[in-house]
Amino acid sequence: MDARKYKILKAIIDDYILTAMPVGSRTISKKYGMGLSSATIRNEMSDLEELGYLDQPHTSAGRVPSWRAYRLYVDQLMRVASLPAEENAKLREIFQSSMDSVQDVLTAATRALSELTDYTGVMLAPSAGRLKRLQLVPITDNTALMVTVMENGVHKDAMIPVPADVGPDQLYMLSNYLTDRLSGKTLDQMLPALPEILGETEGQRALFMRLMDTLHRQMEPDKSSVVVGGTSKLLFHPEYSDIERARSLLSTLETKEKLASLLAQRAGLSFSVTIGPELQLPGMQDCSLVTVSYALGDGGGVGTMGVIGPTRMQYGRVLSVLDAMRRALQETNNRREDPHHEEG
Amino acid sequence: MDARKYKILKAIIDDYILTAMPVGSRTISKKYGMGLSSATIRNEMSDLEELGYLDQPHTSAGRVPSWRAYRLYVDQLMRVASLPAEENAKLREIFQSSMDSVQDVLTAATRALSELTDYTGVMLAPSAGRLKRLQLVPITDNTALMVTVMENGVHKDAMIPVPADVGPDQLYMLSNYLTDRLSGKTLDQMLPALPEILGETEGQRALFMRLMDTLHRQMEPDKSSVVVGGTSKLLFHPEYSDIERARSLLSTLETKEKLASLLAQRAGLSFSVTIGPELQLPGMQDCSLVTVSYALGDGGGVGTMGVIGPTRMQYGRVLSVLDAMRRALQETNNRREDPHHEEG
DNA sequence: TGTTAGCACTCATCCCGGTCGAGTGCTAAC
DNA sequence: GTTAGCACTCGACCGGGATGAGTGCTAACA
Repeated sequence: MDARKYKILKAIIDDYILTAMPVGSRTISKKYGMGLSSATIRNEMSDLEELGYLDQPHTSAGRVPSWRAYRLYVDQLMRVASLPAEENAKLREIFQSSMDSVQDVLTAATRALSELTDYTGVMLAPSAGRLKRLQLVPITDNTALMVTVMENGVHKDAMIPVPADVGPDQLYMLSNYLTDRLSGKTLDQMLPALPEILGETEGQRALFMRLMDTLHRQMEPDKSSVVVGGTSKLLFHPEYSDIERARSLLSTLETKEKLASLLAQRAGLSFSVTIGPELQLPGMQDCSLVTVSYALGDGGGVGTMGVIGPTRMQYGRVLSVLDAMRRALQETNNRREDPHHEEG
Repeated sequence: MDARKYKILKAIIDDYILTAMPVGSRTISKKYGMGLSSATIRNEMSDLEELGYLDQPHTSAGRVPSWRAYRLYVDQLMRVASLPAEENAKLREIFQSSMDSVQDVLTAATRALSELTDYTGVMLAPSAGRLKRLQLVPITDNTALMVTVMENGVHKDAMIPVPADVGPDQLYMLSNYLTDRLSGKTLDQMLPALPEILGETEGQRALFMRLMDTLHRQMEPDKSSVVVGGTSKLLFHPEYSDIERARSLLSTLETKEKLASLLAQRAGLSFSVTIGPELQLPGMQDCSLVTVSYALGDGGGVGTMGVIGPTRMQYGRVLSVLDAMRRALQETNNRREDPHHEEG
């Protein structure tokens, strides 16, 4: 593989990403010149095919990059420009509207990712990290709302039954007690901190068990911490004019469990690009997933967000959008946490 | 329109719903017999077309029901059987798993609707109704979580900034004060109950304004109170093998605002069926929406849920599924509110 | 030895004309 | 009012020829 081969391969990939049509030697020779005739390009392309970087749909079609080619492209050939200022501004505008919760921020962000890239945006909420506060809000005589707030700003609610012999005051005391004992701790650190089961009556012990069970569930990443936006954008790309493919992909995106584990696997990686077969998911052989890590402001934990699209993806652009979004989320949340800032 | 015409029209619609193919006179004569020859059926079909109940894609194809025909079908011709016991049991199983909040119930329900009907399920959360409780949970020195619980069991959170001169105790007192003054009131009744803006310092007044603003937003139905499930199911129906149609429909379903208003319009109606052009939405000319009202248990408010599919929809089955779901939600939530019940 | 022009070959796509068959509308007879 | 018969329509399917993009190979050239 000499420099010229790389150059030709890059030209082929660039062209294919743009047009979605198999690329012929003549196209490369004319559009991406470098003073070589189509015959020479043909020889090189033949070599590249032998090396596994190009596929030929049939004899008299042009060539199509293989997933290996994209891998090489992402690792070595492409260059990532930073997002144009204009678009960057557009991105930041999205976060100007009032956001009441982390969930709102994630929803807005996925939508923006898909708008800016024309692919599908996905976000995994920041890992729960440490508990900040646990509060039981009495609702009726026999129900209470359990509000769990994590250090990263994520919060979850659960409606739980309360035995008759536990009143509002006791719920309040229990909230404070549990917050004292558990705040600042991760899920793993909690069990040792609470060796005994609290409660004198059967009902109280049941309540306590229920609380711990619910807390456990809330602090683990689950499907509710995955947000998907813009799945219909995928239907606009020619690879999904085949209904069969569209069906199977959209079904996969709808059951969020698989997405959750995909994103969780990539948690903490500054960025990652996974191409087609590398995903090892039956319904997504011709998809790529590009992810980056993000944080909502300085304090909290780290989440993972990404873009899903066809392997023929504008990797450079997607990466620059994701990078811009990462910055926006960082800053937005710092602003959210500053009470002196006036929001629009 | 004599009885025989009705009978023939019903047969045509039944057959078309089943096969998605234009129905010919011979088919009706043989499959749905009634001892008439195809020639007679042809004459009747010709009349039905003149009356506006049938369309002809082209001369030598069979006939296809018009939206008027579906309207007549739904209003007079079809009969709704109750859901087979087996499927009813399957439906109820879904609610056996632990549900921490109304949101979880809605998500599970839409998924079940779409699984049982093979169309898309939509739910609008019960209208906020009256406020039950408002609680401010201090999180950091300058943020608090505002937890709003409505009488129907719906609850929402918002992270809000807190001025430096308001401490946890004051937040607690403020929560109790506001709950005292506002609980049991609808959004409309609140403003008269709070003529003056509370607070001595600038910050306190800002906090108060912010609380009222957020409360307002939380109690109004918005896009977050719409849940959609199983959009990819639609791709399995032949009317959406045309990518263009699929695109425009899925895009519409993704922006939940339109759905929210559609469902809100039908709030309180025991059931409703809206067919194609009656929806008056550009992207949904060939869709139908079937809705019913539901309540989560006895106490709370009333929500609206529905199924969206092609006009060629199994209306009877959809209505029976919705009816079964309505019952299931009623009962499930009664159980949830009973603390003595052991959940699976 | 690398590059290029030339040429035969492949193969998907498009278009064309013919056939087939499902379905209609009309008419005349029952 | 019903039905058999028949001519007619029109989409779907099929096979073949033309078109053109693109390749692989070979021989000549620098």
